[in-house]
Amino acid sequence: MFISFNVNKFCSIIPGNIFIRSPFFCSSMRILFIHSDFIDYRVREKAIEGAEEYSASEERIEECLVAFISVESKDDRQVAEKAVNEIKDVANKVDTRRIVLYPYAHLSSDLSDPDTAKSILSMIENGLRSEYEVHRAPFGWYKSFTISCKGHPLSELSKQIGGGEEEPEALKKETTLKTYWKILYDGNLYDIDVFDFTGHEKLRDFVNYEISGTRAVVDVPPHVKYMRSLEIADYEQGSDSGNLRYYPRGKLIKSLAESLVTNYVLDYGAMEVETPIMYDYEHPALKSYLQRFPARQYTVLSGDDKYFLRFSACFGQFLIAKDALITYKQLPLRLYELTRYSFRREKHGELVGLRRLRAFTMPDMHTFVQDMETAKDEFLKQFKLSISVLKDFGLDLNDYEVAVRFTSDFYKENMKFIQELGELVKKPILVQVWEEKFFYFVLKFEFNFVDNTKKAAALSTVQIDVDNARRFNITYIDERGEKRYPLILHCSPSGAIERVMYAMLEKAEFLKKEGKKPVLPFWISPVQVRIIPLSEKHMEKSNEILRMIESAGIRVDIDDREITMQKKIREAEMEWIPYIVVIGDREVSTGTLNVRDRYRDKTREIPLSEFIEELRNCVRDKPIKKINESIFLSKRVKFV
RNA sequence: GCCACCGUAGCUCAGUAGGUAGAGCGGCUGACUUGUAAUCAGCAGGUCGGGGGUCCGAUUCCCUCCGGUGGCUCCA
Repeated sequence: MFISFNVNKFCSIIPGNIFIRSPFFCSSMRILFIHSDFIDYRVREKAIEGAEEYSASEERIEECLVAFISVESKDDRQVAEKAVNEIKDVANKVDTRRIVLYPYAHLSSDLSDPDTAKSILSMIENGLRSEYEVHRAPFGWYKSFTISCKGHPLSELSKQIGGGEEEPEALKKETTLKTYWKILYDGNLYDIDVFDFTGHEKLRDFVNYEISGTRAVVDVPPHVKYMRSLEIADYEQGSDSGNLRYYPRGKLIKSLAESLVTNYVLDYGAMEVETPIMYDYEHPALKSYLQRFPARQYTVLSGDDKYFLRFSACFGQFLIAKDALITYKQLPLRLYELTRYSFRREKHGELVGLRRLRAFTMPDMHTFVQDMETAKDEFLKQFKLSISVLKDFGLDLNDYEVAVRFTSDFYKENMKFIQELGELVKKPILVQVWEEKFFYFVLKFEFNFVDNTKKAAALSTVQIDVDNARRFNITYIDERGEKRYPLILHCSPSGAIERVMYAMLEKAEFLKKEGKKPVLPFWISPVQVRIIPLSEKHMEKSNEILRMIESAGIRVDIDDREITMQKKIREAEMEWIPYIVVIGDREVSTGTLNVRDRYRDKTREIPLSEFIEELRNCVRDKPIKKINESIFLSKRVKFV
C-alpha cells in the first residue's frame, strides 16, 4: 500500500547537516554555505596532479558568503546552473554581493574527476560574475584557512543539488500540482470556507490538519500512557526509534487484531501470500519506482549488495503477479499479505507511541481487475469491507473522518459514483481533487482517526492504481487471447495494526472524557473475565468456575494473591477487565454469580450457565486465542 | 532533519544556590482472612540516561551523544 498525497521536495535544505540522504540513488553537488565576517586562506602544497595554476599565496576576503563545494561524480552543466541559482538565492537572503567559491572535497564520498570539477566550478563562477564579486580558492591544493562565521540563523546552510535527469518528471510537477479541497455532503460539493462544521467538529479538526496544517498545542497523546500502563507495548531503546516491544498482553491484542483482519480479507476472496522483507536497489522495476521516494527506507548492506526493507507489500505481490499466468476468467484476482513488518524511516520528530512507527504491521491486499467498471465495483465493496472491519474494533463512522481524493478527469466521468460514496456514510466527507494525475492512482479514500490531540492518522484506505501494472509488467490474457494490463486496487481494510491499537486506546480516552469507563471491545480484551476469590477457602470453587468459563473459549484468570478483595477489584478495574466476578460463600451456595460489568458500569446477578452463554455469543465469529500469561495473578511478572 | 523542553529507585515524581539523595506506589517479610476502586507495620532497593570538560569535589555548571516529548518541516 503506497500512501501519499502531499508532496515532498526531492532535495531538501537541512542547515547544519551535510549528508542529507542516501547516496544510492543519484549523485548531486553538495554545498556548505558560511556567511562570514572574513575568510583567510593560505595555499600550502599541491594535493593532486591536476591542480590549478596559482601564484598568490594568501588571500583574505572580508564580509562574504563562502560556498564550500564538492562536485560529485555525475554532476553536469545543469547542476552547475542550479548551483548558481542556489548561491544567488542564499546571497540575496543574507544580503551580500561578495561570494567565495571554495572547492572542498570533504563533503562527499563520491567525487567527480578533477577536470570535471574544475570546469563545473568555472561554470558556476561565470554564472555569478555578472552580478557578484566572485573570489575563487584554487582547486587541487592543500590550504589552511581561518573563517569567522556570523552565527545568525541563516549563516550556516548546507544544500544538495540534484542532477536534472535524475529528477523524475512526477516530482517536477509537484510544485505546480493544483488541488482543490471540498466538502461533500448530501450530494453537494461545498467550499471549505462556507461549509458549516457545527456538529462535525472532528471533521473540522481533520480538515485543519490536512489543509492548513494548524495544530493545537497539547501534551503527549493519551494512548502512550495506556500503551505502557496496560502493558501492551513499550519503547525499545535497544533498537532504532519507532521499533517497539510488545508485552504478552500487547502481543495477544495484536495477534487477535491481525487474525480478525486476515479472516475478513480471506472471506472476501483473497489468497494469502508471503514475500521477502528486503529488495534489491538495482532491480529495474523497483528502481524506477524508488526514485520517487527520497531516502525514506531502511537500507541493508549485505557484503557489497544493497537492499532496502519493504515499506509495503506492493513489490512482493507485484513481482508474484508479474510471473503468474492470469486470464480474464480468473479476475478479479486478490493477493493479500499481512506485512510484519513494513519499514519506513519516518523522521524522528514524527514518531509517537503507536501512531507512527518505523516498523509496523500492515494488512495489504491487491486486487487485479480488467476495467474501470469492475474497479469501481470492487472499490465500493472494499469501502464497505473497511467499515465492517473497523466496526469490530469498536470504531464506527462517528469515530473517524472520511476523505476521498481523485483526479478531476475521474470526477467528470464518475460524479454519481462519488456521490454514492457520500450517501453511504451519511455524513460530510473531505474531498480533494487533483487537476491532473500526479500519483499512480486516480481515486482513493481513507478513514482518518482524529485523536485526543486533534491529530489525524489514516486507518483504512483503498486506491485505484492505473500505473503499476505497466511498470511491473503485470498482464492478463483477455477474451481474444491478447495480453493486457489490469487495473490494481490497493486495499488496507484496517490500516496498520498498531494504528488500530492506537485508535482503540484513544477512543477509550474519549469514553473516559465522557465520564464512561475506558474499555476495549470484549473479543480483543487480553483478559475477559477476572475471578476474585474472597478468601482461600473459596479457591476451589473459583478454580471450578474458571475451568467452565475457560472451556467456552473465554480468557479468564484468577486473582489468588493474599491481598484484600477491594484492592483486587481496583486493580482489575485499572486493567480494564470487562467482567469481574467475586466468589464467596454466597456464590458457593447459590451457584449464581455477581458480575461487575464494565460495559454497563454496574454489577448484576446472573446464573453461571447464562453468563457463559452470553460471553460465548460475544465472541461468535471473532478470533479466539488463549490467555497469554499465567492464569494465576500471583505468578504474573510486572513488565512496566 | 531543525528548534525547544525533559531524562533522579521497577513506576510516578520531589530535591540538591556544586559537598554522591527523598516520598508515594510497586517488591520482599510479618500481622490481618476480609463482599465490589488502595488494611497495617518493618525491610530492601539509586555509578541521579551515557561519555567528556571545569572544579579540591559534578546528580547539580558547560560540551557532546543517546532516548523521550512538543512545535516546525514532512509523510509511498
